[in-house]
Amino acid sequence: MSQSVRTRFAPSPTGGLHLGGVRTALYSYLFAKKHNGSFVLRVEDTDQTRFVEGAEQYIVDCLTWCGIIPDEGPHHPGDYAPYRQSERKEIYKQYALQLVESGHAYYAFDTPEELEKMREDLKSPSNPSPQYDASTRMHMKNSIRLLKEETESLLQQNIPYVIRIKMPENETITFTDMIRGEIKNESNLVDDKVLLKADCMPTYHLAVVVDDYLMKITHAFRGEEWLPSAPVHILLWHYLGWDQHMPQWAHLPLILKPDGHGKLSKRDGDRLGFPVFAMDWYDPKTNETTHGFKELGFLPEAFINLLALLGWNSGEEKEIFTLDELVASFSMERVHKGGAKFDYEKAKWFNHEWIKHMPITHFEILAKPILVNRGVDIMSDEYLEKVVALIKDRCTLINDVYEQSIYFFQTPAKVDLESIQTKWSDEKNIFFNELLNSFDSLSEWNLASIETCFKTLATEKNIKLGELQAPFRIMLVGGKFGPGVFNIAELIGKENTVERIKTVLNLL
RNA sequence: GCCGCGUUGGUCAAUCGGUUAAGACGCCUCCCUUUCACGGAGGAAUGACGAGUUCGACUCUCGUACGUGGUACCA
Repeated sequence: MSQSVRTRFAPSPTGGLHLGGVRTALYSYLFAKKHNGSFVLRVEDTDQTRFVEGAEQYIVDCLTWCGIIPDEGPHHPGDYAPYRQSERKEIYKQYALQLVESGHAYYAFDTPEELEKMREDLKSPSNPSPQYDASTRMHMKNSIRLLKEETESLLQQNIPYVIRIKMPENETITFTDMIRGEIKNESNLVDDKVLLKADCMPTYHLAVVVDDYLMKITHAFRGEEWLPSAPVHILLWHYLGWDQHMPQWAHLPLILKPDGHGKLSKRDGDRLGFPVFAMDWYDPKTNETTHGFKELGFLPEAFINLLALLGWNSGEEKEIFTLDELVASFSMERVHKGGAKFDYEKAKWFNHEWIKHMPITHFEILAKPILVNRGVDIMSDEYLEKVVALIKDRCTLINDVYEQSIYFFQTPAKVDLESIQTKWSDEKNIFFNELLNSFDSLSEWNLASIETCFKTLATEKNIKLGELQAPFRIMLVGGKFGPGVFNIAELIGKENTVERIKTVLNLL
């Protein structure tokens, strides 16, 4: 009988907000749901230097928007609370001390200056970054080198200290990654990582292990950048006596910059003009707002769809997936090993597909606030629905609805007169003047009557239809775009149509 | 520097020793539409390099190159 699956998302205050972080959450969620397990949200709020006000709520909001709802977490209490690291401080310390007790960790009293001096003194071209490890720890101020009485004396004097793991010598640390298979590391190459900081807060290394154990996590997903420190975590599970409970690891491939190389970062979004956050992120420290996919007009369905396909593939040609379909199709075996470059064009394509497949009424609900917020008088919901039916599929982002539909509500602010003028003639002038009269005498104003009226007059005047439709369109919408002209004329009504024609005629 | 991980078109990617090496985005051409999109048809474009194993290698092994991550009292 297998234990039920429990995955978690433990976002860092800043990193967890990026595309890569949301994808980690998504994969963790998909995997858990696929196996009828639960998904736990754990919040790292211990780092005072980087954590910002509102980050926790922001993470919850992003996940909620995506439809990834945690079963347990700060806002969904489960059996393993608390879920905020700041509220678990004592727990971590207890285990750190247990490790010291068993000889797998030790106190280190070195000041930052002393550490820097050591690194400076030992630095050489062949070893640019000396480590705190077996080769150096006997020269430092720690409980391994110091006599027992000296250590106790320092502790009693309340000299600041950290607790470091004592890496073993000449051991090969092996573990299995669900994506990459067996991974080996030599213990000599890993340094004595700090587990408990001087302020008594745990480092990530201690926190993940303790939390994953206590919260009974069975499968741990994280970014590939954690691979180098995995041996520390493996050893911790071992030293704490929890070998039997260690989760299975999956180190997800990185999401890389579209141009050049390197991990995708917030700056790339600013620089290249696309979002890297799920939702608008206001940083109170810099007083800056970074735009998110949501606010730019992406649908949550499209967002998780494109994110899921960045590093995973079903093996079939299907590319459009709902969350439920992703849950059904997802498998770790098909997660890629290599990093993927983010492609904003493809991201927009996903959104466009989702808009095209969306019911008009649903689109209308999303479009209404966008128009209203920009000061557009939408007349009535019935009218809006007709407009939306005509322009929905022309929107790549939901926000495009404004540019695509504004001429249905207002006389175009700018009219491309030049395009009309270059092919203008007296005959056309006469045609449009007579058209006004014909429209006026029209008893019914509908698609068929408008079209017949227009075409009849064109035939009468012996002018090609195309020569007339182009200027007509520009008169009504301001430029060469939009759905069928007669559809537009029908919707905006006789009065508006006549008025727009007159306005432009006067300008020519 | 050292260590880890990776490498199929510009991008996302299928292939799990035998294929004319899928498909999608983007790009180009044509059709449709007398606008612009949508839609349809077509096109250009890919196995980093070198050895080895094998009847046969994109696929397995090794080396090289390149990329990327780590090397903090950051995550």
